[in-house]
Amino acid sequence: MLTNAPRGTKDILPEQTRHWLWLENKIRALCEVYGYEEIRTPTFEHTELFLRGIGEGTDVVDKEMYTFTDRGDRSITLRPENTASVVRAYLQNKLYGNGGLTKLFYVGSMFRYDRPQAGRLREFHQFGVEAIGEKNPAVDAEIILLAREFLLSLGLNDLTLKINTVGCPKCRPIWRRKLTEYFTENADELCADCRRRLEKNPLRILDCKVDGFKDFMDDAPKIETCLCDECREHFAAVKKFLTAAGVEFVVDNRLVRGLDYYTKTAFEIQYAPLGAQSAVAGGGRYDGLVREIGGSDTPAVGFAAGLERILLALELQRLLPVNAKKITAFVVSGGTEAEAYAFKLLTDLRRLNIPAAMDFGSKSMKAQMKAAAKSGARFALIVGEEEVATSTVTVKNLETAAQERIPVAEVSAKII
RNA sequence: GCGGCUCUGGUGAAGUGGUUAACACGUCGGAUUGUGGCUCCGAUAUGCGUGGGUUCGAUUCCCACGAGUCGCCCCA
Repeated sequence: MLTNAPRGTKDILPEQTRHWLWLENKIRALCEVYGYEEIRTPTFEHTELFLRGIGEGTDVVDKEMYTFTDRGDRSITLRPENTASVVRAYLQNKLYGNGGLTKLFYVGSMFRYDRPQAGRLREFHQFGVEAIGEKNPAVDAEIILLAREFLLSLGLNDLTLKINTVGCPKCRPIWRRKLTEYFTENADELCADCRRRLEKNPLRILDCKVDGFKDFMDDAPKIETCLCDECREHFAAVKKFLTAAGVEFVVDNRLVRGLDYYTKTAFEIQYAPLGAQSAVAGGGRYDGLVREIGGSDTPAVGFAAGLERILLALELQRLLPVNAKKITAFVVSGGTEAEAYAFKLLTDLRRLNIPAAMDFGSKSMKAQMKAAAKSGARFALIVGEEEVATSTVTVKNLETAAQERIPVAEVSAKII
């Protein structure tokens, strides 16, 4: 139907736009404090970037991308996430040339073809942060801190911060092999989904809702037992930094990330009342991505937060700012003679940056007064034949109902 | 991609196999003379998500599609 937006998309109406602006302002203010600068990358990229960056075999790449061929016969994809793009931009613009750590953030729409649900749209918005060029675990902690402080500063509570480590290319394969072996032995007890996961991604079996609570799960190989020294020390350090900053967290060794590029630290912040779509922010370290995309070995960490979900959470907790329509003056005119005079008055006020409005419906003065009251204006500026004849304006204070007729020239001073 | 539920005006909703589809809010108009917020009066769905089917007749029954929603999956 012509009058319906595509499935999974939403109009953001004026009432909500205020909320979005408020949220985005919070984001920008916080990033400034933490020293992250805003980057805006294209909404679409070469498909290859996501295939390499996110990894074939992941759900996002295999079944959720909006991919099409453009008129120049290029395969293009609407970005399903922004980390690959940011890394691409980092390399293309040689931001590493500035030396040290590059700290960037972004806010924008992402696209994933998925079945819509509350908190899950096909075009949705993410705020994300990327710190590229430093392997120090303190940066992992900084990123986690930033994500957490962001949510807390909005007033949200009942948040759960989960962290884990998923190892690196040296030790993860060992863990993965052990998991495959272990679950193959217990294959009879696995649900249908997990039997499928056994080959594709055995890590996912760990957080299966069906099998997650079965007895044999407790004895599944733990990542800690497989970690190489470097990864073990790194994870210990991240925990140390978080503790030093007074952050409460739970280590969830079943937490895994859906995108291939994650290494070492993985974390997620959940807001349980949201139900099925409770992950409000998530991220981790991705030391292999820059190289994967064609740069030199460069460590990096980041996270992304889902803005619709955050807005949903804020609404649940009634933390959204109340909309207050503010207008200073409402011009009311009586008779066609006065309309041009009123229009000039309206224009003059606006040129002085005084928010002013007028009802162009050529209605009765009574109707115009009603409109003035509804607009929330502090003053009604009434002009009729008498005012036109004497170059005056009747200024009525809509709160006190007091009114007086004064020369046009004095109006702006009177209502400021 | 899978399963469940839902779909009546601008909004919240009541309702029935067959005359005018409640009620409330909102909106618009009016209650004499150029003035609002309160009150009172009046108007406001030829239409019940879309398309088929069953029936003498469907908004009410059936089917398909669409959209929303909950859960799964996935993820932010």
